[in-house]
Amino acid sequence: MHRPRKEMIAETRAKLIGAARQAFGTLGYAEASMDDFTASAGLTRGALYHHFGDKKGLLQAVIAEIDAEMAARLKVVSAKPDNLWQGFVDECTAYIEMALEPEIQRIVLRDGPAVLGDPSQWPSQSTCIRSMTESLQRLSDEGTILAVDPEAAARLVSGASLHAAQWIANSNDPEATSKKAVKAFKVLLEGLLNRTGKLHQPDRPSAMQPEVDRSPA
Amino acid sequence: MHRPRKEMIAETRAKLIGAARQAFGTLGYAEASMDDFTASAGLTRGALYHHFGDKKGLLQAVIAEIDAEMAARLKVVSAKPDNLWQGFVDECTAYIEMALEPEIQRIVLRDGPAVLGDPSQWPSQSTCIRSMTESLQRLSDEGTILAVDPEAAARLVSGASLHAAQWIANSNDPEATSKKAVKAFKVLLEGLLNRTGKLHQPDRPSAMQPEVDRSPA
DNA sequence: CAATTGGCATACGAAGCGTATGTTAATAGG
DNA sequence: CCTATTAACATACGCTTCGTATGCCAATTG
Repeated sequence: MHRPRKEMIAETRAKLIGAARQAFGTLGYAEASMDDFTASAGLTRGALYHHFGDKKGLLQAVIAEIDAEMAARLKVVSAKPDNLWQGFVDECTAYIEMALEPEIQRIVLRDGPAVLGDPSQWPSQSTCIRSMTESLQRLSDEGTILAVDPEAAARLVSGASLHAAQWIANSNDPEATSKKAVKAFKVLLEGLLNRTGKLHQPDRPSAMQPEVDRSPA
Repeated sequence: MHRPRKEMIAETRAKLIGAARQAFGTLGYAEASMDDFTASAGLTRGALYHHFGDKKGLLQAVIAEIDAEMAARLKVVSAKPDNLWQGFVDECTAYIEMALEPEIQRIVLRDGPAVLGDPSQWPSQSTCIRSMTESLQRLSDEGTILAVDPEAAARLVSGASLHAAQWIANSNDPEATSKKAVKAFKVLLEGLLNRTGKLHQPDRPSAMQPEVDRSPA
């Protein structure tokens, strides 16, 4: 019943992905030498080409792993509040906070699109978008927001979030920038709200947290 | 009177930038061989290294050229209507349309960030952002929009625009996708509008088609 | 008209990627 | 239990590409 073989293989894959993730995240995709980071995993490029085909294939695997983690985090965050709108707002906030992480910025937001093409084509990125889309669909059904295409709104909101995050992360004063960005973001999001009377809002819908409140520079 | 020297130099630079722009736009930065596209310009890499230092320097120059063109187009578009809000909306629309162009997508939106780092740090990208920021500042002074930080709003709106454009450009049905995206975009933008009475609007500020469409899906 | 600067080409070295070819170890079948 | 085949990896090679160091020629300058 011992299957050391399959386990060893999975371990090899994991080691390669881990080493590549580290190298891509710090040096960037182009500067990361396959010889170097396979060696740091105690392997050679032979293993890499066997499992992933080429360098791009490895990047795909790394991004898939990161994106799975992101989607899981978003699911948890958005499901926590009983208020749907609050859940959506929390989801957006979590999205921004994730996009502040250097590893995600570098691998997913910059190198990924350059090497693999537009993210809207990836199966991975769709995961996060789908999560937001579902939240918006429910809000639309509920009558909390206006009748817009949920996927379209999700993509616009995620685009705004990502750019806000990049702006904040690279700002001289991330704290102040974050405050300004979140405030403007909140105003924009309110554009989605259904303002024709208080039709179907089961709770106060405009309860976005006042700040992203990330750690100081 | 004849300064053929300076003219030749400028011509060489222009030829290099043009050839690189062509190669970067079609093959992408990484796949574009310096030997190949310098040869296509009737030159060698010697000229390139002399004028631009390295491949990244050339990419910077190419992006600067493209961005200057984009900024000029935006200026024209936003200044045309006498209504400030309409000018801003037109500017956003033009921004999306530019982001649909494959050359801009590839060079400015994908390879640029990967090679040169976050665009919010570039002097170039700031040009477009500054244009939008100024429009929003005027709208804010006018009282047409709520009091939000103009640069923050500009970055959010541009982020949403860029993502919308990428989504549209890579969609199976760009026509339908565009309609959905633009509609949702308008709804989001309306979040910026000042709805507390008709305070300071010198003209009808909501000249954007008022088809907010509060009908259910 | 000589000297020097600078625009650009050529030549060289160093990585890095991808492939082709081993080598070893684990499964499958008899 | 023994063999044959497959699969997981390593090794070795060639090709491309980048960056630099060097050289040449024309144009400016005094």
